[in-house]
Amino acid sequence: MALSTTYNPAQAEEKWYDLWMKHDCFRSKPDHRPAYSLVIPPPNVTGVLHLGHMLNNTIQDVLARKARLDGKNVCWVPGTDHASIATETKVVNMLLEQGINKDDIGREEFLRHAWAWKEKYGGIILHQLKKLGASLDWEREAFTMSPELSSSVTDVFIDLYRKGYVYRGVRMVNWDPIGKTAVADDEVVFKTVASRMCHLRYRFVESPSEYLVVATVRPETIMADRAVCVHPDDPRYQHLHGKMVRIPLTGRSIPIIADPYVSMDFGTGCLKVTPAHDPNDYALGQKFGLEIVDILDDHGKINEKSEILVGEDRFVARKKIIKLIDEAGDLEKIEDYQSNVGHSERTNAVIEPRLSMQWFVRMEELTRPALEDVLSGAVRLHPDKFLATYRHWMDNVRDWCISRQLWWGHRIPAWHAPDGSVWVERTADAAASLSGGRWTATDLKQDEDVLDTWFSSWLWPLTVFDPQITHKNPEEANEDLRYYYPTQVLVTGPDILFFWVARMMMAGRIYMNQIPFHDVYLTGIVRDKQGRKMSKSLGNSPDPLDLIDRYGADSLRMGLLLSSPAGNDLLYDEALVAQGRNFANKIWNAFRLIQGWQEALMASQKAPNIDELHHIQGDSPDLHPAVEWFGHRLHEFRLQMESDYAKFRLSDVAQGLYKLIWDDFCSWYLEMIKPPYGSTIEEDVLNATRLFLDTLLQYLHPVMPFLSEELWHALDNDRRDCDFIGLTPLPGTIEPDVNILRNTEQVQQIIVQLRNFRNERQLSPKHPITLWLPPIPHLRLYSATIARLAGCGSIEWGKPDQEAQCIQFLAFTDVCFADFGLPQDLQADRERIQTEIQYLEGFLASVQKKLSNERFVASAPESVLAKERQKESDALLKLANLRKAIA
RNA sequence: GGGCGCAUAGCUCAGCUGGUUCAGAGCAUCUGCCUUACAAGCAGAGGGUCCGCGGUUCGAACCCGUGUGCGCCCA
Repeated sequence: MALSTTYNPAQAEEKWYDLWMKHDCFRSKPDHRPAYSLVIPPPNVTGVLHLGHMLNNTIQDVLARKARLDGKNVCWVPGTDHASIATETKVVNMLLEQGINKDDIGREEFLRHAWAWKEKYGGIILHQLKKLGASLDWEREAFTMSPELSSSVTDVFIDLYRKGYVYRGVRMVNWDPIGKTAVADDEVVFKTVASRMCHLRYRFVESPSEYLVVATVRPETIMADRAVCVHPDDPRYQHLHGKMVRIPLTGRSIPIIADPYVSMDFGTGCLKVTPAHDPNDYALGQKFGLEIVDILDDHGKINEKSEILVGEDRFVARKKIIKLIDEAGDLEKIEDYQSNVGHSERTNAVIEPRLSMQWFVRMEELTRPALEDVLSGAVRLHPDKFLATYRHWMDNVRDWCISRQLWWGHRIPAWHAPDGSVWVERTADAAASLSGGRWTATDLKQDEDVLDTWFSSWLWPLTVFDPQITHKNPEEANEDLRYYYPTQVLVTGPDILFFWVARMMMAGRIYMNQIPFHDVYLTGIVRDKQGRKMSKSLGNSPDPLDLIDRYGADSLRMGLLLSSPAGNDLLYDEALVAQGRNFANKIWNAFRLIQGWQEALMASQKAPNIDELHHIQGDSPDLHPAVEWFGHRLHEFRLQMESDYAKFRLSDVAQGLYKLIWDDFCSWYLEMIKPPYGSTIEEDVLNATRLFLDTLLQYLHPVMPFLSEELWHALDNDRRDCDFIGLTPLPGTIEPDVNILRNTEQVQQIIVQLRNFRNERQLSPKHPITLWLPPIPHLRLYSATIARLAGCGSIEWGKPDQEAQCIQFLAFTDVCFADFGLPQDLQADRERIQTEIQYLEGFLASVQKKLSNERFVASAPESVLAKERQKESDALLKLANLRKAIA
């Protein structure tokens, strides 16, 4: 068969994903095997697939596929969340383009449009993950606003209300005047904005010719001022405490109060206190019993409570009022100032701190178990450097504002009666009967607000398995939930550690009395080469699907994984993907080589299938010594790989595979067993090699699922389209024999050094060398291999008659001689050895210094001492040999 | 302003329990090769004040203190 010299991923990827789906490879149902479950962090239905998703889902897929190879019953649940504000913004804008205004069509009509939009676009992003090879159980696809999950959200609201965790209260919230909703703290993005610091004169009621100067960037809010605050220790103002001043323009008189909150060196040291429009001012207002006057409406326009500029937008009002104050003679000066202003992540509107009636969840009690579960190690964070941040946040948590003034989302199941009383129930009828007959269903009006999206996604690991769990006891959970919960691992970004991860822990404790996952793997953020976050507006985010088209999904997976240790940001560079592609190609060519041997050997005859070969792996002494070596190398690697997986060091797994396959298998093993020019390979060696490749492909499979599946089948024609590498358990393994590993390492040292000498002398690879080696058994076994790989015409044993003509070098502690048949540059060679001696002498000195130090010998552990003694004797032996060489 | 983290080769990062003269990998660079699997390749090489300073220790890239620079979160 004529195989292309490069691997072509496109065909294989499509073929295998279809077959995997057709044979339900990713489908999971509870059975006798141990469960390994994970839930996808639901991508936002409005989202665009970006490299961050690719990294996050590659990691999950690697973990899922590895668990399948380990014989676990793996269930990876897909789904999306409804993304209240993001989706609503999208739909509003879409309607606006059609000339339709949200408020004109009303709630129900709007929701019809929103659902239509969701049906059309939602979930596209999820299914694009198939191109990546994601082994999700598609039959379980969930959506936070599906009827089942919605119902559980309603349950939880009612339940927590009854238990006293949910309450209604007036709070300062982040108001988005464009989205006309409160947004969560994490949805506010702070940006530095050039603004102007206005110094305003507040004149004393008693003596209007005198005044205080107050510095502010928000002069349009002076109408809502209810005090001026100074620091009690500020000597400039101490005599003024309790005096009254007048607000410019309106002339309203307000008191001067003193509180240490004010910083003396900021501005003029006088702070205007506007309780309705700033969180800190609000706190001061509460403390001093100040009136709260809100002069802005939902749109950010000045309302009638202000006596002036009514109906003006807040930014227009700012410009106008500066002019008015100036005309009134109360503008002291204006300075340019950089201020940090909160913007809505979704609409980019400048956030207005605003008092409003909102629903909250009391957090204090709920955070305690969520913190303890992490501190006790029941839930492990990877990397654990996030523990400190996590603890800090959990210790300083504030109540969770869960209401949003939107339509797209779970509508709050609270019913308002004409007298202002509130009844929390599923339906108007139920609420009416809850009121004990005081109200009928028609009297009651449902709360207009919807719930924060996190208020549904915090139930995700529970309700994707059993949507009913929120109104049952844990022991009544359905079979799925009992089998799959707690899930094994959650893979997500550190930016939502608190907003999502911590809250899932709370919900898990409340409704299953159990943690929701054992491990949390926090990925880094994918950035561009300059370290900037990938963003649509910068246009620096490559299209992942385009990358897959050009390089293959396996290459993208390998590339991303190679350079992304847990929790570290990944500086994306297309060269990474190219590296993955080159690696895929390398494996492909290794396969071609083996395949070629196969064909040369058994042109007429069929190769034995892999299962029949398992007896070979082992210690058949007649085989090439490299066969024994590579078998142990695989055992050695396996130990390391398992340990890396256990510690979630996936980047190390990927790098380890890269080196094992490229360096050890291709560069060393295959070259060692390569039959001499013109001859065919020994059958048993070939079969052992096929078996090795078979195992390598399995090790590789979690990272490069398509290529490994393709070659696993190509390697053995008896495999059918319904046999799958990913569902075949990994072979057993044993402790590697370190002597065998060391012996081959010595052989490699000899070969490398000879190549080196050759390179330094610019000799062609064909230039013959005569080599004298110490007559050690394993070197004898390897002699033909050494001769071929180092390009030696002949190998002799022991010492040459004419040492002076030879280069001498050490392999471990043994002396070897090489005759290049050239006039020796004796001086250079002596210098080389001299340098080596100097190094060894220094090395020996440091070792001996330690060993002669009584305190070291007394306090170092025995294993360290033994190592040091070994180092000493090795160094002594090497030195003796080298000194002889130049004697 | 408060909290957390980071600083190792030109770049991106490993370095796990302090223990080899420990300083490592990949990429990039340079040298030589179209060697009959692979030029998306092969064989080699160079490259470092482990951010500065002080301390603990028999021993420090690693622990402690401190300074500097950078990042993230919160206010």
